[in-house]
Amino acid sequence: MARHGRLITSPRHGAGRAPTVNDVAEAAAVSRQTVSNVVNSPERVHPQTRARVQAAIDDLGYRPNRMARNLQARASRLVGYRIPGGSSGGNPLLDRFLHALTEAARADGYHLLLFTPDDERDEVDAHADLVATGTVDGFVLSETDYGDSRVSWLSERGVPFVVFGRTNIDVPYSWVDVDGRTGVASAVAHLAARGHRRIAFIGWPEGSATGDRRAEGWVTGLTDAGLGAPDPALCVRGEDGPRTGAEALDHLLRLADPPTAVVTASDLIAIGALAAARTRGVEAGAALGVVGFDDSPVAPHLLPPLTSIRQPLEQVGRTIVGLLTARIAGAAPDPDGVLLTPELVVRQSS
Amino acid sequence: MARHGRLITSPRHGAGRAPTVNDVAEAAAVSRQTVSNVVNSPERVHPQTRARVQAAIDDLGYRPNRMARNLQARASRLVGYRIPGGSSGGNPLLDRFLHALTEAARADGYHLLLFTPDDERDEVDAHADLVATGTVDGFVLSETDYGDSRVSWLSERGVPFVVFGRTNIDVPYSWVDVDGRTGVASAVAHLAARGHRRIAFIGWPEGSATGDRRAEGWVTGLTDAGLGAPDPALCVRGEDGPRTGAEALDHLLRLADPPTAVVTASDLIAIGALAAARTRGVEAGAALGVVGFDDSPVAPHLLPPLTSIRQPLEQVGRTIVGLLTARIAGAAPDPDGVLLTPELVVRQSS
DNA sequence: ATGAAAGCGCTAACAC
DNA sequence: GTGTTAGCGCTTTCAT
Repeated sequence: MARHGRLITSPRHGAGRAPTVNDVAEAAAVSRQTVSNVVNSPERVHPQTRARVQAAIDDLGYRPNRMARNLQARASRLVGYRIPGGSSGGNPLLDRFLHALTEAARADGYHLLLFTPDDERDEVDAHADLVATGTVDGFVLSETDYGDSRVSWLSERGVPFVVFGRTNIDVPYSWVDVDGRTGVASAVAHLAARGHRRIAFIGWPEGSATGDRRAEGWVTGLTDAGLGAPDPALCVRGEDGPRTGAEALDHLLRLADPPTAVVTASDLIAIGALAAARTRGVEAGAALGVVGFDDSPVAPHLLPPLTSIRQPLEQVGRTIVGLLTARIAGAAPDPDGVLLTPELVVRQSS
Repeated sequence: MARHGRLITSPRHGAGRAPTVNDVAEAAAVSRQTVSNVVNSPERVHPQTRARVQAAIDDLGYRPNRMARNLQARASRLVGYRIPGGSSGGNPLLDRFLHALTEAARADGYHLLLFTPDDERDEVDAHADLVATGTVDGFVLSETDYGDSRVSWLSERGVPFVVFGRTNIDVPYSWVDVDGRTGVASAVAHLAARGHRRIAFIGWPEGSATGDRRAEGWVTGLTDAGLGAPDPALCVRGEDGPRTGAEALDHLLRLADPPTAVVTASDLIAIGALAAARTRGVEAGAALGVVGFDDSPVAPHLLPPLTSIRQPLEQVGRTIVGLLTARIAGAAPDPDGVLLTPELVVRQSS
């Protein structure tokens, strides 16, 4: 606490002005280079001198100015992240991912810089600007679409970046993704092990890379469990949201040979399915197995608590930052793709 | 597009090295100060010279280096924001708020820098570090609690900051908040106008500033609508989440004189209430009015679509950034509190 | 209207 | 080991 008092203003050293190398050098009666050495390569400095300088540093509350350091290092130690959102409806995964990314970046001495493209300028320009002005050292991208212009542009310019998620783009680049196919397949396996034989899937409309892979997981899972060819009638699709879950489950339960369990492409869909099941007097968990995707914060609080597929976001963050810093450092290994495995969190709904 | 090609590397001017003032000066046969003037105070430069310099700028794709500029200006044009999350469960409002804040900051030439305190060092140290190293010019705080140490520390040091939300702290500071009391009161008024006379409230446990104010709004609203003194039996509380909503509604509907409408402290609670209503065969909207809080992205997709109280986050963001930049600029007016009014978005659930 | 000098705070490179 | 010199890229003075 006492230390804090001197960080910004000190009655002794002039209000408002943060101490610089020069102040420390003067106080310790050494050159400023020696101060710099004490901070950056202490082993090069004589222990006695070092102690004297360190005392001055502590006394003045000196902290090296980041901008001056960065200017000389020609690096900002900042990573740009274009925050999605606005009209897009808000990805429920966002805050967990952002948190994990921020944490991972800090461990490597980086910070995240958030930005949004304004309406007039396009996405690419926003990124270009940040690079040209030296504001960031690289980017983390998410929600890329087929043939994403950011990916090709950054790739051509040799700007370091790593993508969260895979998309078919005919340019090599580094990405980290979570294997949704395996995740759904393991949910199916789990339900099969619980004795379910007719297992349905409620997913998103065809055409999204992420959604299609999750649907594939359903097929894979059924086949692997020896439940034979998947019944197309048990695969229902709709826009993400509880309404799709509710309508789809209503539809499924009205079938001549209804499913006894359902895997969904998102917790939001599962919430709707849970609600529809209650309406029809079907008890989720006992009579009907339900599995969600993403293990959102509400999952444990639903009735019954929802079994869900959890993305290892902390690991995603660390991996992304690791790949990115390697590229920033110039060690540009071949573009790398890393596929991480999600984890099934079993609760009472299955 | 052609322009982009030169921003980073240009075959003509040496790969990898971004053009500097000196490069432009040389190309335009002027001194570098003139280049600087063309960029920052064009009116001071002779039109003819200006045109020549501008041509060189365009040709080389010159963009002033942000760090050099910041070093000299002794400002980073960065605002620190400690991203909540991790174990806290994830605030569903977060991504919308962050987006609004990012957008507002950009409009004023600022960027957001995200950080999280690590486990060893405390919150205050994380902020102190960012300030002492000149990494940020100020902070936006959210989720402050009673007697928040960050608030008092920053306030004492004269570090510019603005808080989203109010908390009782015996230190003057600037904040922006949304009037939850008025929001809930207007929801009650809306339900009363629809003919409801017994209106319940499902909120959070007593003790949170935000939650208590929303509960007060229920009282205010009932009184203002001339519905007499609120019935304590109609105010139920529990941790945020669908489960609380479901259990509370079950309880309320079992009362001898059950409510015909309910206002909740969050959309999450409302989701639970909606589900419980369906289970009991009560049709939300017609037989039971339900109003949520926050107008989260799922609200329009629930069954029935949920009436909810919407926080004007864009305005919150702009106001916060406005106050913050004023403080950063040194124009430190008396600490200012701004209370914004939320808006009731009426859908079929009421 | 333009240029020359100086310096923001720091560190790499080389001297001593 | 330590100090000196130089320079990162930019923007202020202040001359001219």
